[in-house]
Amino acid sequence: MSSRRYWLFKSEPSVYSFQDLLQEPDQTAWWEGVRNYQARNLLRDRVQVGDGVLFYHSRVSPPVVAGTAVVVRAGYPDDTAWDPSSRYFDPRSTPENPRWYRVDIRADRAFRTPIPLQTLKRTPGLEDMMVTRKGARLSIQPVTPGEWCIILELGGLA
DNA sequence: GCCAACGTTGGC
DNA sequence: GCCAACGTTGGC
Repeated sequence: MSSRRYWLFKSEPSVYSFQDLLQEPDQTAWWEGVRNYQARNLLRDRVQVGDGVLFYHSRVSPPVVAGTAVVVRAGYPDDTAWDPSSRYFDPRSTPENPRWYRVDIRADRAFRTPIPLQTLKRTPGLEDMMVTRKGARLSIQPVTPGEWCIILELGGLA
């Protein structure tokens, strides 16, 4: 039995928010459109069913962790890449040789109060989180079990 | 909206 | 394979 891993997924709420996820059938959605190789490798190789996800809202003021989700399907090819009408279309990816991957997630719990980035930055134990560092653009980030616990506690979900 | 930081592209 | 130019991200 492999141990559960934890992740932080970034999304711009104007594109897709935690509220949007809550309103999906089964509160489940494809995490599509990742077009960065480092993030792709994590989705394809590391993210597993049952893993915990922190749903992070970027490019808003303030940026926040809005809630948690759980991975319900591990990495599989992101077919929006070969759909010319998709905003995520990439002709270099084909069904025979897929370049991009996605996973499926289901909403778990919303934080009573979303946790602002500033709070993460000043909370002991979260100093090493990628998201608290300037210029960290990776949209799928690993989170340690310790960080996960601290953040759930901050969100009143511990 | 600004702009620094970053990832990707492509000429050489 | 280097690296300048370019496009994008994302906090502020």
